[in-house]
Amino acid sequence: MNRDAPPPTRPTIADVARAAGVHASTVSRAMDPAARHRISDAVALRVTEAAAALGYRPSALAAGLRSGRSRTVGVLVPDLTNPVFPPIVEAIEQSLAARGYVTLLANTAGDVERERLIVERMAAQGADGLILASAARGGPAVALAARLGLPLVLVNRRLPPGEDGSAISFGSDDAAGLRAAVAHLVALGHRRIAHLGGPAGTATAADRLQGFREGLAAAGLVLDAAPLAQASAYSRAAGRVAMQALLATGGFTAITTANDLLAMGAYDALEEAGIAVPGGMSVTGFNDMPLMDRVAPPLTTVRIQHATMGRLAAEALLGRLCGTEEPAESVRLVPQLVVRASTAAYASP
Amino acid sequence: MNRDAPPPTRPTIADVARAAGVHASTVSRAMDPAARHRISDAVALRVTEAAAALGYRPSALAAGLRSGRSRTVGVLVPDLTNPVFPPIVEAIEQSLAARGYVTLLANTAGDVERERLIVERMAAQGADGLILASAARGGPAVALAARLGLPLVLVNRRLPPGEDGSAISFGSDDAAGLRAAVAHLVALGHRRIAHLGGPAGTATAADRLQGFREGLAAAGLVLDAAPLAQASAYSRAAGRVAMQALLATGGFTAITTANDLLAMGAYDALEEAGIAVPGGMSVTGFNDMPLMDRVAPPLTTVRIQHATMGRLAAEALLGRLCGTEEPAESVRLVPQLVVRASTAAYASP
DNA sequence: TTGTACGCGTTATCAT
DNA sequence: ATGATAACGCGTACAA
Repeated sequence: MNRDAPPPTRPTIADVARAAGVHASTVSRAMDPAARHRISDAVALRVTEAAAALGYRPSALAAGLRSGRSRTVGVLVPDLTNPVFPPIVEAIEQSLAARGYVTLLANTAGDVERERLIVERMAAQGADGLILASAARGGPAVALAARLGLPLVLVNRRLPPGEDGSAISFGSDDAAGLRAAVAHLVALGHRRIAHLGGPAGTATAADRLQGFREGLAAAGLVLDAAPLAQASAYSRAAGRVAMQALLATGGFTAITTANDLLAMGAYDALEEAGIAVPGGMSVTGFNDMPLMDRVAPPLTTVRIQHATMGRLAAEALLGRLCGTEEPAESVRLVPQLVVRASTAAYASP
Repeated sequence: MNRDAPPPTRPTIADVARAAGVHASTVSRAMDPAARHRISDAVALRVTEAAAALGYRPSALAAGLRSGRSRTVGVLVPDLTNPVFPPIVEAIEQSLAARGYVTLLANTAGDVERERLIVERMAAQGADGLILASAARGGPAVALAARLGLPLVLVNRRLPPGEDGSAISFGSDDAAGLRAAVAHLVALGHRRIAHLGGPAGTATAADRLQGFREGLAAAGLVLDAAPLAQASAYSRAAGRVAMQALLATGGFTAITTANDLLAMGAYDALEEAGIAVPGGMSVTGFNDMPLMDRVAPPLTTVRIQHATMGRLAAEALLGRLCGTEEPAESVRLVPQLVVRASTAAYASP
């Protein structure tokens, strides 16, 4: 009741056309940077001013319906509260927004059914493409997107060898990261090294375990002797449980984990067991999440380039959508070992 | 080249109508749960089967264009890498998805111009409503959304007294949280307490400072003597800088901070200054982010209900969009002090 | 209970 | 360089 009733209806292209004394098509051309060359500067100016005066904003819905491109990209994440993903999503959103695209976000919660539903909903929304940060291998998203004709890009997740080869991926060389972690522990004198792996069905877990094995082999250590555990999820709670199981058998002086959250869970279990880090056990993580330098003890971990991954994925997808650029290739960024205080030289008992 | 060319064009409502031998409007009715009562069960079944056989998914674009509701909600966040926001956003997305809504995510990066652009873009996208987690007060979003007729809900941010009173907000009782922190420090024997505040122009910073003052007053302490600093952002780096400034003058044995990230920055500065926590300085945070129990020393902080806030905000907005439910009221959840090891009894020098 | 007709706001195409 | 026209896919009065 401030003034009279404000018009709740947004001005349309027809209103602008009327105000500028031109046809709607001309307005459309004047608003499209790619087509503004096709009309006279005088008319373009008149239209632009009329549009500004009316506060005209083209309806993306209508434009999308007509053009078939909604300038919208869906981003699928398994769990936004896992600190790995926010920097990735933020970089994606930024890159997308810079080119006028809107980001559709959805949590799959690692649920296959939800994943299917989300992909379908995004397709129904007219999303032009998908970025999949969902780690779950074997999820229906890749195949479904292909079937729906939705361009798809993977981030923080390797291209599954068996599945559709047209999916580009942007991730880290996970195996290299774990080889570096193992080499570091070996250099410190550790010989009996365990691995706390990620959940089954994730490419990252497989690759990191593979890197662990390669690292042991490179050091001439016995693979069969290495204690292994597999966490049920990339979470602190799951890491604690897996570490407890590992400790029950024992026989190792250092452990590599597939993920910083798992490492935090390992800290929990070690604390409960009265084992000091790194005095009684050296621990390494993966990802270098924020605050890993402030936990007790500061975690030796493998730093990956979250933001770069996100940016590259977004740009690759945009390139594919515009079709102007040559198709991008998958990239595996090189991670970097960050040595802190959770690892120490092996002290013989 | 697996088989022959798969039809890249999705089936439309007309295809389903043809396949089921009915008119398109009948299909529309059959797909709409609210209108299915108006057609015979036999026809509804035939239509449903035809739709399933063709893999028909209604175009949300076309439906939105026609109906004016896109089943889309925009979520604005200042900085997704601030650990406060992921749980909020996740809860929002979940609540929205449960009711068939899609989440549009955007980072404002605390930039007023970006904020304006994003709101306009979401309006252009046909978003049915907005959820603003952006902390910046005085940003154009609230007014702009009102002008565009976009329902808006605030989360983790109090209703600004001066601005449009129609905006509902879901946050914490920030002042109460800080009062509790101060009371805790006073009970430990501290008398000279400082406050490391949040950035200017955020409601949370103002409310928490206010709570700090109320806490001092309640304890009968002198307000004027309390050292105050204002961080330039809710970030660890900004917290470190502000703490350095505070330490330069000194004269306090405990400090409350407006945010856990700021507390982490304070840790950094204290470490550099060679001051032990809590031996030489007691520190409290705000938010109880993940891992605050694992940093060194574990942080005494104020826990807020991120997920509940997000869920309530989403449900309030949905209620307003559907119009069926009575308009929700703003809620201020009660935070809870979590005492850990960053605070200790005052030890006279 | 079902069909008809129309319009949502835009852009592509053709014509001028 | 600009105007006219049709169509994108759907929902909804209204008629039957």
